[in-house]
Amino acid sequence: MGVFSKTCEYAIRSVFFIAHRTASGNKVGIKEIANGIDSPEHFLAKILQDLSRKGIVLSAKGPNGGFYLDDVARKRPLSDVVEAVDGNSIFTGCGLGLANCSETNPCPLHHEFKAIRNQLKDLLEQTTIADFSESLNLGITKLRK
Amino acid sequence: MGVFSKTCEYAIRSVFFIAHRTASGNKVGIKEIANGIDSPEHFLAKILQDLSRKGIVLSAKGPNGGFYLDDVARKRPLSDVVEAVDGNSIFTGCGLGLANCSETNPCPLHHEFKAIRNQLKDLLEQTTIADFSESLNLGITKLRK
DNA sequence: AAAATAAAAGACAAACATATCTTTTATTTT
DNA sequence: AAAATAAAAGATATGTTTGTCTTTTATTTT
Repeated sequence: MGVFSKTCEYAIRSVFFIAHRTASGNKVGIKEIANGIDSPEHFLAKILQDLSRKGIVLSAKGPNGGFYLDDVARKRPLSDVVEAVDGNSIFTGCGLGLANCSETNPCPLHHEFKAIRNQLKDLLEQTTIADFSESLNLGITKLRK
Repeated sequence: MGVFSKTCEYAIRSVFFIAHRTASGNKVGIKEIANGIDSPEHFLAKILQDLSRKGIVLSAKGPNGGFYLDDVARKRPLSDVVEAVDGNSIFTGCGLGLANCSETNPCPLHHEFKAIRNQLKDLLEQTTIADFSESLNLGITKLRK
C-alpha cells in the first residue's frame, strides 16, 4: 500500500502530464494522457471528470478539446490535488487508525508520526503543480514505467 | 487511506497490547486483546495466526493458553511487524506508484519522498515493541477509541 | 479418559477500490 | 444543418481488503 491511493497516484501523474503538455495554451486528450502516464484510459477519465468538477483541471469538449490548466490551476499546491482525491486524512489521521487520537490522548506513535506527517504536509503544500514541469521538460524525471 | 493497512494497524496495536499485558510471563486471549484494542475479534484472530506463524508473536493452545511475547520478540523493531503484514513496499515503493522509479530514473517526487520514507524507516527500525510499554503502563498512551 | 479451553484453520460475506464498456451531451468544423 | 470530435455520465465487472461464522486441532484440567 502506498502513501496515496492508486487513484491519487494517477491524479498526480496526470496533472503533471497536463501541465507539462499544455504550457502554451493548447489542450491534451484523455488517450494521450493515459498513454503518457501509463494508466487505464477509462479509469483515468473518471478521475479527470472528478478533478474537473472540483476545478483542479479544466476541460473543453468537442474538436480540439481536451484537458488543460490555466495559470491559477498551475500554481495550486500538490496538497489540493491530494485532498481532492484522497481527502485530508493523510494530513490529520492517526498512524494506528485511532479515531480519537490527539495531543492530549495520544497513541504510542502519535508524536513520532506527527513529525513525519508534517514533513509530508510541508512538501505537498509548498510545491505547486508547475514546480515539476521543468524537470519533465528536460527529461530528467518521468511519469510512466 | 493511512500509511499502514487496517490489518497492519491492528497488528501493531495488538502487539503493543500483548507486550503490555504479558510482561510477567503470563498470556492473554484473543477476546481480551480484541476488546483491549477495539478490533473485530475474528479478523484479529486471523492476523495473530499469521504473526504467530511468522514468529512475531508466540501462542499456546488450551486452558491458560493465549498469545504472549518472550524477550526476543519484545526486542524486535516495529519494522519487523510492519514488514510481516504489509511487506516492504512502504520502505521502497515510489510515491507515484511507478515500478521503475529509481535514483537514475526518478519520478518528479522521488528525492522529496526519499527523505520522508527514510524518516519513517528510521522510526520503525530504531524502536522496538518493548519501547512503547512504559507509556502504556503509565496510561499516558492508549490503544483504543 | 472425558470435559473444557483456546488457538488454528477453513469457508463465506460485505465493502471498497480499481477497471472496463457503452451511451449521452456539448462543441467545433464542414 | 450535418458530421465529427472529445469529454461527461452511467452501468457493469473484477479484485482486494476487511470482517464474520463454523469447524478442527492441540493442550490442560478434572
